[in-house]
Amino acid sequence: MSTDPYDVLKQHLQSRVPLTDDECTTLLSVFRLKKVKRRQFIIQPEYVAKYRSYVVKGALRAYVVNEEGEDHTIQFAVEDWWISDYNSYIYQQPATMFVTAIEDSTILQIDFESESRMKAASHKFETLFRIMAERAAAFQQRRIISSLTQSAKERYNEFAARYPNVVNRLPQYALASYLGMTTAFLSKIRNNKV
Amino acid sequence: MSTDPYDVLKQHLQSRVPLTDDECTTLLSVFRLKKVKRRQFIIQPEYVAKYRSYVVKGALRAYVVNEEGEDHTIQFAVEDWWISDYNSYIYQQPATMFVTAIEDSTILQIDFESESRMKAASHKFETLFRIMAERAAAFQQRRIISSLTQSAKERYNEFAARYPNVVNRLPQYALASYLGMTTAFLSKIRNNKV
DNA sequence: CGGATCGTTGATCAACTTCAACGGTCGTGG
DNA sequence: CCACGACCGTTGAAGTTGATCAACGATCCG
Repeated sequence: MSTDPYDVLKQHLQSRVPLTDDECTTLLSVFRLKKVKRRQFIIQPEYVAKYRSYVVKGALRAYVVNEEGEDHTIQFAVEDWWISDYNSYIYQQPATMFVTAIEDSTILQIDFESESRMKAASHKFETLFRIMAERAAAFQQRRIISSLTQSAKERYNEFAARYPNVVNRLPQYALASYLGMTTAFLSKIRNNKV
Repeated sequence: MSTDPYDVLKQHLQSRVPLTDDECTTLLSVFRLKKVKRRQFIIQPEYVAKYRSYVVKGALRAYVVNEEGEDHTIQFAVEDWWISDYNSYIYQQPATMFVTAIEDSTILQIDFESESRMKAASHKFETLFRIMAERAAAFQQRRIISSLTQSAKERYNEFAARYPNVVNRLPQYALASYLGMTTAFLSKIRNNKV
């Protein structure tokens, strides 16, 4: 099993849409490899999100900060996930989010212009990105359902059950704000104080 | 200005991707016109959502019911919006939602198989559905941000400001459950009792 | 070694829910 | 066309969930 970043991404893409070797080469050629250190930012508010990033190794989080200065985690990404400020990226408008590395990470980035060119040039690539967008939408709809129908404890338990290998890898403040609760309360849930 | 349902949808599609008349004809041909009465269901849990529906006239809502028997509105759709149980539709798995008409409505439905055929047959159609999925994902991300960062009153005010022509058209219980609060609390917000 | 960062815990507090009772309106059957 | 019931919104009182605050402890780097 290869650990070349481009091979990892190649597997990922192939699992969405079957691509010939030539097609893979073409598409992979527009991705650039980037290493990000823990706490380093790849997206910041007011700047347009130029890239969509595939996580080869490591972990990142996207969050917004409200007027009171509180963080709210919008998305995590570990190995084999994508991350960006989605609204900023697809509309090419200034971002409202920070995206930062939770761990030293290796990512592969595609820029908006290249992505547009690739989609325009190939029906298959268009299909690939269509599938990615559909899954993103479906995923987020499930999250909305959770937030509307479940208590804080239930949301935590669901997350822990669905992502057993991720749940203990994330800083607690980041997970708490993703699940819509304070770190104090998440701590109490984890220690059966509630 | 035409009120033929197919013309309305044609305008909508054209605004996403420019299509030739032939292309429009081909795509529109797989949509079927349906009238739904208030309270009538077009999707129910356990059945696979076969259709994605474009609202020509009227209003519908998608909701889930949790173990306690409480409704939670996941989505509204009025004129020029789409609605379905997105997870059920794109994965063709049994639905978890009800989708029902809030008013007598006219919709245009495309079935999953036809949509797949259309996407496979035409790069442009693929692009069209890719854009729809991207916008759905971006929209839902904004909703997640609202739910994480805002109070009940702020969420209501945001909705009222963004959809001034919709906010008073929806039954209050449906809006309250969409915004993640009880009807009692929404009533108090509206009447400045809080 | 020392400061910064992160998690823990109990006490108090606020946002929102629950409950119950009431009033209005709408649509349907007689 | 009326009457009745179902459905929907309103309101106040009491109850809960989870937030806030503050103090402390642990860990991790530099």
